Amino acid sequence: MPLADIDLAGAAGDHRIVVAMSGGVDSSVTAALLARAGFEVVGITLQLYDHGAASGKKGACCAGQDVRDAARVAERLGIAHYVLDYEARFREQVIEDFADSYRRGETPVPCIRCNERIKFRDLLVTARELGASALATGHYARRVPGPEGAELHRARDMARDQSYFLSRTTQAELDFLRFPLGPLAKDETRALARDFALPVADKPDSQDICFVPQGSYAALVTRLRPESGEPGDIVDRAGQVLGRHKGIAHFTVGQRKGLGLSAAEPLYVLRVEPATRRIVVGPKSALGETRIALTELNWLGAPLSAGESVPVAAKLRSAQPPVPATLH
RNA sequence: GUCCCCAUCGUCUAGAGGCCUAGGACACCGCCCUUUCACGGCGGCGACAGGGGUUCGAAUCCCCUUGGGGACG
Repeated sequence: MPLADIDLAGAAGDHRIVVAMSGGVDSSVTAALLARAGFEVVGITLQLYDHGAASGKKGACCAGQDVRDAARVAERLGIAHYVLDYEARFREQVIEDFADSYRRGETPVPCIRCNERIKFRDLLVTARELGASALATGHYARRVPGPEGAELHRARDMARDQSYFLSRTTQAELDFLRFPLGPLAKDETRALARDFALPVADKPDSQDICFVPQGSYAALVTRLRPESGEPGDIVDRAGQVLGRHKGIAHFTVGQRKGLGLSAAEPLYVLRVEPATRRIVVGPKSALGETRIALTELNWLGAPLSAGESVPVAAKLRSAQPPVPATLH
């Protein structure tokens, strides 16, 4: 790995870099690459939820076995490793927000919140306090030095791009962050993990919501916000009742499965109405949207002038390909 | 309470004697995909109301018993 990609002046040995180690393959390889490049690497693993219930979950991150895996990798690499208990703030900043969002009839993205409010806030501060020059993570995204400061780019491997989950990252945070995996494809990361003889080389990728043990996120939401688990009507666009549902927490716009409704063609969720607890459904043709109002805009590009319209690529879902759009 | 009509997978249905070991759609289940939730792809489960006949042969014809619609009562 060329030193230039890390964008730090001077010799590698002059810099301490904190790596957020989840115990998975990606962050482990991240630490290994930086260590091999000569940086003083300090691995930090965040204990985010554990409780034992989730500790046995396959492919989860940030609890139980994963913490131990991170420690083993650090040992293998001969780097310092610390485990920080972030359970309380993770619960307050991510899990509670997650539940509130569903209560409002929205669909939260906890991974974005976790990056925004935990990794790139608290952990980043900790990294600075440790005298680090940068905080590195195993995200598949690229940080490219630019005239206005660091720029956030999609990963080289478009199918693997995770920039979506970094959409709340601020300029100041980005300046301090590094994503060594940005130029790599997943299989290349796997190969590197084997080359480094990392004990997690063949560990399954993490997926699903990390803090939900059995994949039944709705059960968690319902426990935290009982009103989101109240039954309600499933109606068509004309308001005709087609069926019943067991809580708005189970639905998101565009969802097809789980309605239990039999019709001439598949029905999709068009809207979730928390006030009336109604789920409005319709055919796929009724799902198209051409205008979407944005909130919490985090603009990292060149400064916008008032009234300016700019062409952008938009993604509403992390795994869906970007589509051309215009930002007004 | 005379007479007529109807009765297939969870749902809506295809089927008018052998092409039906009963087809499709939607639902449901599983797998794959995926650091959100979803979408999507692939696959699977699943029915001739019951009982008698007639035919070489019946989901398809006949009879009866059950369960749903019709201005002589």
